[in-house]
Amino acid sequence: MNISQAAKASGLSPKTIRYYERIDLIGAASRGDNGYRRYNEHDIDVLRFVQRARATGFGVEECRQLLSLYRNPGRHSAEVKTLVQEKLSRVEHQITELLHMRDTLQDLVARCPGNEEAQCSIIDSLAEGEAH
Amino acid sequence: MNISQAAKASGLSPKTIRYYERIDLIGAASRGDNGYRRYNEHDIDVLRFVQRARATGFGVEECRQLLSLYRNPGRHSAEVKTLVQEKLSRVEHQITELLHMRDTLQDLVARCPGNEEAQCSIIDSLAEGEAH
DNA sequence: GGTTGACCTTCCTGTAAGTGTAAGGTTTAA
DNA sequence: TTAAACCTTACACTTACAGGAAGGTCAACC
Repeated sequence: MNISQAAKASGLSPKTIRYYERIDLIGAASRGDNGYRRYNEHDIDVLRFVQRARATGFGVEECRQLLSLYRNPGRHSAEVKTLVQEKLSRVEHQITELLHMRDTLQDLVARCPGNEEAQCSIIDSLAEGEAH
Repeated sequence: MNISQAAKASGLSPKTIRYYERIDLIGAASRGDNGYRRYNEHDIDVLRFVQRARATGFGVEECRQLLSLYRNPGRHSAEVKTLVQEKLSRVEHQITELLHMRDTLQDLVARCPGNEEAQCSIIDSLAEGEAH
């Protein structure tokens, strides 16, 4: 299996796979006589694992830890759970911030006439800090 | 007023102010005989405008547009409103994605025993894609 | 045999929005 | 005079890749 086949099978792009190899997130693929990377079913499993973890929101360094646990038969599920709970906290914090931003933006939109006049409460708010 | 005073007055860091000058988001500050940047009240107004816009979630390029409207007495408030509405849409989209991520993470956490055993439904989900 | 197009390789650059650090000049106060 | 606290520029680093250049390889078709 060449890299573009592996890409299709895993949902990653060839560029991304090479990148993951370069930063040692995944092991170096074996090579054919022509120097092309070759992937087997196990390689695809690893690529898919990473693809799913990334899609779930984990960063590359978090994927590194998850992969390490994935490969370690002596892991404790508690370690994995902690990792995911921490990620969950960060996501919840981010949601809170974005909800606050949304409220502010909605407020700005509601108060702006949206016509041909120059007078604009959005500009006024940003200029004078009366928004909150 | 030197740069660190301007920083305190605007809520930005000196580094950030120099950065904004370098990318031409704000005009180049005037300089004293010693080469130090000098800021007056109007400069502070502009810095504060940018600080508030960034804090409200606008990107630097969006700030550039907002500043341009801020400086233009012939603006139409409709242009400003459109800009903010587009930003609002992007924020709402981002919230939706994060809420989805949160659900997935919550699901993973709920199903993992979190004990000393190696068996872990989180790892299983990422490995086999049964999460959704 | 030649050629075209689709692969593959490595390497370099760029992204967003700054932060950190180095190396050096200036000002202020003790 | 000397130390602390400023200021200056410039370069490197961050995330997670994507784009593109320059060149090698492979499969099919005429």
